[in-house]
This record gives sequence, C-alpha cells and structure tokens, in this order.
Amino acid sequence: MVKPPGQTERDAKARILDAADAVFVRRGTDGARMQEIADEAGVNKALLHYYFRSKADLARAVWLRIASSFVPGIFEMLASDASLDDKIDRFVDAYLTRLSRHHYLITYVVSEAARHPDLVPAFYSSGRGGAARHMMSKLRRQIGEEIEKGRMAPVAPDQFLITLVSSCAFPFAARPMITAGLGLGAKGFDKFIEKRRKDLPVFLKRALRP
Amino acid sequence: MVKPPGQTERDAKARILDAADAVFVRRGTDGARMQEIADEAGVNKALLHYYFRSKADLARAVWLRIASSFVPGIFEMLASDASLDDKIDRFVDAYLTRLSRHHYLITYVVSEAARHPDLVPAFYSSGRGGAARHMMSKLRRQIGEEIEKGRMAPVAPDQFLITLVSSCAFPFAARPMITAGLGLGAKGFDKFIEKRRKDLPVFLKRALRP
DNA sequence: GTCTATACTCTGATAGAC
DNA sequence: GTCTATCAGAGTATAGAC
Repeated sequence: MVKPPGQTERDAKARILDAADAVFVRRGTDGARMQEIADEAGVNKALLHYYFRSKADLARAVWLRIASSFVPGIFEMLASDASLDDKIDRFVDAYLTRLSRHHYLITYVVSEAARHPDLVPAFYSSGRGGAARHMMSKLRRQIGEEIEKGRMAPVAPDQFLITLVSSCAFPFAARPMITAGLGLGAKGFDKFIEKRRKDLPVFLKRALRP
Repeated sequence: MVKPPGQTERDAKARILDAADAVFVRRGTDGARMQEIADEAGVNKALLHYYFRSKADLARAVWLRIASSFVPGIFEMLASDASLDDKIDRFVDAYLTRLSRHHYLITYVVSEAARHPDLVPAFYSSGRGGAARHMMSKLRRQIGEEIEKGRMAPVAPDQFLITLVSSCAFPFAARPMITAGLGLGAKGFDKFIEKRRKDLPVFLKRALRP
C-alpha cells in the first residue's frame, strides 16, 4: 500500500482473490476448501493465511468484491432519471446478461445472505453508503407520480421492484430445477433466457398498463 | 419393515429424520453437523449411522422427503381442470403460505440443487414418475387454448410459469437481502408477503389480459 | 436399538526456513 | 513474499458393550 507493490505481490494476492471468488461461489462458503483455492491460484495454502488471516476473512473479502461489482451500477441505473419503461428494459437486459455469465452467482449470494445475515448490510453499502435508501426513495417517488398521472396501473412500488428482480434472478438460482422441470436440454436453458430477455419486459409493461 | 416396528424404533428414526430436516435446511448440507442433528433428535451420533449409513445418505433421505411433501400437491393442482385464473390464485396462496412457514426451505432446495444436480431428477419423480411431464403438457395446452380463443395475451407458457414461480419463491430465497434493501423491520417482511398475496395475482392476471 | 469410546481423516491455521 | 512441514481441532464413521 505504502510503496509501489512488487509485481509478484499484487499478482499473488489478486490471483488468490480470483481463485477464492471462483471456489466460494461454486462450492459455497462451507463447501469451499482452502486447498482448492490455493491450487486454483497456483500458490501454497499458507499464503492464503498470509494475505487473509482466516477463511472467514477471505470469504468476507470475496463477498464484498462481488457486492461492489454488482450493486452500484444497478442502483445508479434505477435511481437515474430514465423513464420507467427504459429502466425495465435495461434492468432485465443487464441482469440476464450478467447472471448468464456467472451461473452460480445468485445461488451463492442468496445462500450466503441466508446463512450469514450479518454480511448483508455491507452488501448494500459497498458503493457509497445510503445508496440503497436513495435509490428506493427515488424509485418510489417516480412510480408514485406515474400512477398519479394515470400513466400506470396502481401497483405498490416495492412489490413491483421485487417482482422485477425475482423474475430475472430466480431462473438462474433455480437453474437445475428449471432445466429438469421444463425438460430443457443442454442449450435449452440459454435459449430460454434469450427468449425471456425479449418477453419479460413486454410482460411486465403489460401488467403496468393503466 | 417386515414385522410391526417397535415403538422406540419408529420414534427414534422419525425423530432423527425430523432433526436432520431442520438442521440440513437451516445450515445447508455442507454446514450441517451430525452432532447437531443427534442433539436435536435427542439421540447419540452413532445412531444416525445405524439408521442411515452416512451423512450423504441422510441428506438424500431429507431431500426426498421434502420433495415428496412439496411437489405432488402443486403439480396436481397445476394439472387440474381449474381455470387459469383459479390456478394463479391457488398457486400464489399455497406457495406463499408454505414458504412463510419454512423460511429456509427455498434457499436449501435451490443451493442443494445447484451443488448436487444429480439429486434433481429424484425431486420431480418423488410422486409418481412422469408427473412433471404430464403437468407441463397439460398446462401448455391449456394456455395455448386460452390464447387461441383470444381470452389471453400471447405469452409463452413456460415463461409465464417461471415468472409465476419466481415471483413467489424468490422473495423468500432472498429474504435477508430484501428485508435490508427495502428497509423492512422485523415484522415488515411478513406484512410485505401478506400484501403480496393480494397484489401478485392481480398483477399477473393484468399482464395476461388480451 | 441405543449407548460409550475411539479410530481415522480432513482441514484450517501456524512455525520457521529460504 | 513464498514455501515445507506440522499441529491441533473438528468431524465422520466404526467397534463393541449393554
């Protein structure tokens, strides 16, 4: 931090964090093994403890890194001055794209949050603090105004937001269940998501028609 | 199995299964400890291995029990001759009621399915085999007919089903995230769900208007 | 069937050389 | 900063008495 970091130091620490990210997300915190992380980072187990004191600390670092790569962009978009229709389009597109690339991400976040509720506040304040509150109040106001002007059916803003998030996130969380349940093949799920990318915004906007 | 089981045998085995259910669902399979299950069942650790050979076997038994208590009823309802509107009402009501009582259930099912995809087929065939296929084909046909008769907007049946399930299930899977994100208090989440029970069917049917 | 005692493995964490 | 070697504890599973 103080002096220009030597090549190898940054590299090793960064590689460890990348490896830890992959392994924790894939196996869950409890299922993850320090040895597997070390192997995947190409370093020795002891080095993990050198940079991050304990497994719990490493897990926390990974959690925060994921949060800060996830929350700020989406919050900012939802708090912007874009129209509600635009926000729906962008949210669905961004979320589906993002989660398509990281299959296990949602499962990890959800189960980690359930098992370690104390980590949750840090998730939201990974950007600047209070971003969640700011976004929510802005979004609530926007939806309230749309309803008042008769441009939108009277739906509770919070309920709508959760329906929006749920419709995007859950298919990935339940991916194996859905693949089997709908009888989808190997590429079937990806096709399903690509169709969803087109259909879901239409469906949601239809429900909002006054 | 062969002779009438002695009181204690059934009791102990049943208690173990109940305890295992609670602990596995609460901690996840990896986080669960045989000792905790034994304690919660009021028996010794060794007895778990007497009835169920290994931790993996016990986990499998719990998984199947949950599946068979979850799948058949809902599949039967969705495959019934009830109207689509009725099915929406019943599904939302049943799902929200069910998951309200077992907070961790969805998180457990989702993360277990992700980490052990080999368990998924057994989940669906926990009733009679092929129930999933039968339900899906019936539901697809029903929705297809409604659309054809112009009584419903043209939505892909599979997409709609997943939206329906997602909207009900995800709020529980993400409960801690939602509670914090929306700034809900202790009882806030329950109120949120009760409102959802009324609002969600309205919202979904609105989206289906032709 | 149920318990106590114990074997054995796995894993997180530390000590210490280089 | 990075490695090898090792410890201590936790955890699953088994042996064997009752």
